[in-house]
Amino acid sequence: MLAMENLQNILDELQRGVDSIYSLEELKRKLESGRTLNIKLGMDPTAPDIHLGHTVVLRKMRQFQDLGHKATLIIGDYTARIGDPTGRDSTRPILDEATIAANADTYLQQAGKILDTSPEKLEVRYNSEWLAKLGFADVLKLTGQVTVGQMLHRENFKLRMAQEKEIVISEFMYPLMQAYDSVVIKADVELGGTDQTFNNLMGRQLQEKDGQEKQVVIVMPILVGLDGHEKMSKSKGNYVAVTDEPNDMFGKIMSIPDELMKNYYELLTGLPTERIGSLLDDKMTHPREAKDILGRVIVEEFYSPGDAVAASEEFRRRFAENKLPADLPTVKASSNPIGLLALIREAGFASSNSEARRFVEQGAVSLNGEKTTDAKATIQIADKTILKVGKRKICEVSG
RNA sequence: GGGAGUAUGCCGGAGUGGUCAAACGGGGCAGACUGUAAAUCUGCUGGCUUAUGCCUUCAUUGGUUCGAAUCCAAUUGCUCCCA
Repeated sequence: MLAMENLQNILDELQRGVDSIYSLEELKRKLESGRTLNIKLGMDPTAPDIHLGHTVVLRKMRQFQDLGHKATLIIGDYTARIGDPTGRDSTRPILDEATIAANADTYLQQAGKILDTSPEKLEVRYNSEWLAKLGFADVLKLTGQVTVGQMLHRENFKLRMAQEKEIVISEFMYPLMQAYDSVVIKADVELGGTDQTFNNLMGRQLQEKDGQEKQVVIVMPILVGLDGHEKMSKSKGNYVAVTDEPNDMFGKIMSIPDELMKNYYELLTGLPTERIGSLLDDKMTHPREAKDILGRVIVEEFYSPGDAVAASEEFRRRFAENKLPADLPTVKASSNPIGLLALIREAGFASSNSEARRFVEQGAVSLNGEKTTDAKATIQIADKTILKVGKRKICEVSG
């Protein structure tokens, strides 16, 4: 039995950054029991590349692991056959086994940067294992446990009903399947983003009907992307991948709007709340400094303290002191002399002559630090010629 | 099963025979200002050896016309109405 005080601390930590918990009381009881809890997290096998947005939930999972609980990662290979009604209305292709396995592999590898992957702390299961076995009668039984009214209560369905948009009946199965996963693995806690709230709560219901103790649902907020408006996602390009190189990772963090820092500090770092408070108070910390620290903390988590410091210094060198990057890529021109536009294209900085011309005409191009606005220029390449297009595209060209 | 409507560039959305590479907005990119922040201002945002030139593009295919994103037909997708 945990000491009361200790339990309170644990609960406080577990609630950090959380959007909502169903319910705190139940979580408390489960923790008090002293059992090793089974913490469930579903993974969509179509999206193997993970970014900081995914790590919000993963970090919460890690907290549970560190408290001695077991993570169960469900690979939704069977669920993937139905489009998640949460997402866009595009139908997804049914993936073959090999692809799913490969995606799951990639996912695990990347999630492993956050999660404790030791076998006693992490179990991975594919939900086809039990879903594929269900007969029609089983499915009927399942559907008999939920009313249409309940289903339509789901925000996404409600909205589409109101807009008279199409809802395919199989979409109703998605929450049920996911909920059934919880029944099978007897989840104690299920983690997910706000967009999964309905599905996860459905798990509670089915477990209850099954005579099990209901899982606690912990909902994490959706991380806002680098642009400061939309949720972080690969398709919107406003993301930081966990596989990004330290310099990129750091640079991307430096480009976020200031208002986003609070959010990122709370959801992506383990810094104590008081420390975050002082970092975000611009009388105590200059916003640029606060962002620099944020960038370092994040890079450090995926790489090392040394990498974090190096990335920060490199950033300062490049953009504050306006010096050349440490590792300057070299491009060999196909001829010498060469037309400026062709050179820009060969360096990979523009995909067409027109685009290259635009850059030149807009004053984005410089050679050895000298701005060039003549699109017709022909360049005689000398040793160590530095071509720069815009703020970030830079390389050394050789003849 | 029957009927109606709709399909435009990254997205939204004008355009209903030539003046359309296609208004406008969003997004994106570039420049100025900065802290690679925000806000603001400016420019760009199909391609081509930049050309009052040519090519490709307004779901697909075919047709009418000197000429089509615009008209017609078929096909496909989407939406709605009736059954």
